[in-house]
Amino acid sequence: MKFDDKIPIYYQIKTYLYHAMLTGKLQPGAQLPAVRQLAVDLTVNVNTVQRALAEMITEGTIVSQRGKGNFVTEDQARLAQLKETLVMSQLAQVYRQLHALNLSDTEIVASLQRYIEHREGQVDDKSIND
Amino acid sequence: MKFDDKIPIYYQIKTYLYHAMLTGKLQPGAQLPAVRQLAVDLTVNVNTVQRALAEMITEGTIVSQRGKGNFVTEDQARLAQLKETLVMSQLAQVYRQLHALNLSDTEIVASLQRYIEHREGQVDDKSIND
DNA sequence: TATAGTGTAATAGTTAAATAGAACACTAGG
DNA sequence: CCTAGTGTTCTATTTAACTATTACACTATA
Repeated sequence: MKFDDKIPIYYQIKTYLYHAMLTGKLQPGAQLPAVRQLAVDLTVNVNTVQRALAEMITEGTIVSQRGKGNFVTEDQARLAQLKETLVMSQLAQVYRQLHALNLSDTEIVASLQRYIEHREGQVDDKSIND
Repeated sequence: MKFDDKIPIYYQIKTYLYHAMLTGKLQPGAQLPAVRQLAVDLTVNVNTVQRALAEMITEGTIVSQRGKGNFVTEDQARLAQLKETLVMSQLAQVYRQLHALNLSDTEIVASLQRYIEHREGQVDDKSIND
């Protein structure tokens, strides 16, 4: 997997797993791939995977069962909250950045609409089961 | 200045200066604060400032004159191109992330509009002359 | 010509992220 | 009981970013 070298890998792994959990690729209660398998799939070290998982366990978005595996929480409210948080942080960031470039509220929305209309040839993938 | 510890400081300094250049706080041709002064203002090391500036010099967005100072380029076309690049990368990122969370094009625009309508009590600052 | 203010470069030390490798702890199933 | 498959922890090493400090190069001006 390709990572943005401006952001810690463990952090990008969290984002990757969040997306899998919030798009149905990993249903509530589902078992995650084994940490060693994830390390192979993502071409990173086991400890780096573990660091990402440790934070997610602390947050309660995944549940760890020693000897059995890691599982997506069944607490759907928590998952909904997670999605809300991720969406909001993205919106806040793009708004802050574009506003800092002197774009008005109207221009920000308009530029996003234009971007969506004119973008082309994008890939959509994201697979946790290859 | 407060930095996001998930992103290299020198990179955030570039963003900071770009914003100043693209919002009129630093006009085309204007002299930047001295590197040692910037280091004090941003509470970072001179070398970190220098690293950010070095990349900007390579890009041609600022021009260095040894013994005199660093200056914003007078090439307005380049500045316009810089702004376009920054705006586009922001839009691409928010679109990619929200799309990865299964939001449709329509939902992405709607969520941004909702965010802008309901956000409250934000600060807008950004000062290169305090 | 001396001095102060600029950018530039080099060296050395610190820290956090990531890696490699090993070991330990628990679970399930033969 | 043993073994294979899990998660967990630890130590050591490497690398990149950042810092601290010093020195050097150039410009303007008194």
